[in-house]
Amino acid sequence: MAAPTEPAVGPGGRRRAGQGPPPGCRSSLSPERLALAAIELADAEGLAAVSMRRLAASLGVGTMTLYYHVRDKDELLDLMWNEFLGGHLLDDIPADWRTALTEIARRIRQSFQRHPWALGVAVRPALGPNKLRYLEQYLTVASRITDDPDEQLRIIHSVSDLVVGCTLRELSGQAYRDPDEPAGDHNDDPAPMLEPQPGFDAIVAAEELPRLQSLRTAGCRLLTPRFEQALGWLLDGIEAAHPGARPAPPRPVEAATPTPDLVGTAATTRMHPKKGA
Amino acid sequence: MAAPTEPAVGPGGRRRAGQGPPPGCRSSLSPERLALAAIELADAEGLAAVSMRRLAASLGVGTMTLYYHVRDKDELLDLMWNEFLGGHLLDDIPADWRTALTEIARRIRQSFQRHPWALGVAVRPALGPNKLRYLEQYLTVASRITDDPDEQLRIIHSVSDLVVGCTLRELSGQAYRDPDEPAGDHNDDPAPMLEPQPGFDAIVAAEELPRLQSLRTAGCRLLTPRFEQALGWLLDGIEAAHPGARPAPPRPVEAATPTPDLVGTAATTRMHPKKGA
DNA sequence: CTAGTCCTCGTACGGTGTACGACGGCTGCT
DNA sequence: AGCAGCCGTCGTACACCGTACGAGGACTAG
Repeated sequence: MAAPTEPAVGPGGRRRAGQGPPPGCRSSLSPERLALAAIELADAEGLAAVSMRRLAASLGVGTMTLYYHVRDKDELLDLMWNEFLGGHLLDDIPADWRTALTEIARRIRQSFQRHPWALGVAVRPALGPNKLRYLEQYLTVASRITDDPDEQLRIIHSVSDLVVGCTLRELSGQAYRDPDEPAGDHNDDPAPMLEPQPGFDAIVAAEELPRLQSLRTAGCRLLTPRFEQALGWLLDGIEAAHPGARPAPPRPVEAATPTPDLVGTAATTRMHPKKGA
Repeated sequence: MAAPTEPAVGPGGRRRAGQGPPPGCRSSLSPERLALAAIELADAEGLAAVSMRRLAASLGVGTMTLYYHVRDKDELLDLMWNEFLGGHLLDDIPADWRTALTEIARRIRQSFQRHPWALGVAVRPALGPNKLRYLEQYLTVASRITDDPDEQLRIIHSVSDLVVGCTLRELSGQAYRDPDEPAGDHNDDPAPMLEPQPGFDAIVAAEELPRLQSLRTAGCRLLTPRFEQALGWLLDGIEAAHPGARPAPPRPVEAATPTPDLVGTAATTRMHPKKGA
């Protein structure tokens, strides 16, 4: 509980392992350590539990000590987001672009399901190192579909958007889950019931919403996810728009090698300027 | 500023206009009025500004008065979300399902852009009256594609998910906007630059991320939205999966009529029980 | 006139993010 | 050796948050 154990989200954002604080650094609080401790907290008790006081306590330091290593709580969230993204980079990218995109999408979705707090941080626009590595990976796949870089970005974003939107809905719906359902571990289909709200029938009846009514009598469940199917449709559309992109990659560019480290370079060993500076 | 003016999001959630407090009700604080005032606050100063104290002050009542009409702050957010959803219901649904779905999607997206706070509330799973009306509208369109209700839901959700994900990314990226850009009012394409973060080049260079590098030298902008294109791909995929669903609706069912009101029925004229009850 | 219900709201408690400044220990210069 | 100055830590204080509790006014029904 007190001592933050190792990975929690992945192998520490793709850095070379076993790497204490930088040689010249006198502090033991690396940005990474902060992020991992915060993630541990969020995993255990939700994003709301990640307060500066709680985090400091879990690290065994004074609250204000954190502010030496981090400008804001926002910056802390950025660190968490970066660490989260590092958790689902692919080790090697499948040759076929369709399976590659599917694989990437599945990984994000799984990560979100394992760390639901991440959706509350996903709004964060920060382009951290892992976000860049992540984009690079996406781009590697997209370049097998088209040579137009703008089109590559459109493809990437459309897939990523669908995943985020879908996962967001799934997780938000998870609140009212049918307790009878087996709810299989982490695969597809966390299917909540149709009537979570009291007064549902009254409203549906009085408003004459025939479609909903028949859905209800048919015993249908709202919020069936079927993530895979939606992704399939989208990929179908993309494929149709880019005929002749099916087989092997036209020009092989090796994936980004996880070369040593530059992860925290911009953020280490310097006093944190106030926001205006 | 103090007195919350009229619509702010739409014609008050589809209710008959000019309708003071219910006859037997002694209070002037309807759920609707609360929601509208909160929305006004959020529009003006962001979701963070919507605190119980601020809201109460803007309504000219004591803070704790709100808790008679609302159990939680969460319930207040539910009311805001419901009101928000009421703002983009279609008045009449185009006959062609593709243009209908496109129209619905565009409306949500516009609403989100006009009320960015709504994305912070979109996680809310509550099935309020307007959410139901909204689903009904969606279902009306989807029933022209397939008769399988489960498939209808899958279609609806995939479209909705894409819109939410896309808008979420767009708005979060809006933070670092290129100030040179004309930024045309509210149409497509709020295109932020590629380098919002300092240290970008250093990371890209040191990590050998060739795709990103070339994207950068090509002057490409990350985060180009192209919402329409992504939606088009998805609809293409859906269309391909359901051949022969193109022309007119097979069996005409009139859209849900905005019959009188039942909006706040379940929530009016009763003390608010504590959460457990 | 009285009992009861509806509605309002002042006070207080425990939480939050963080500005400010004090303080000890280490480094490097003279 | 002495001393200046930075690095890293952190106690205190402030404004703000959501909301539990209960007092009390206004109105209605009997």
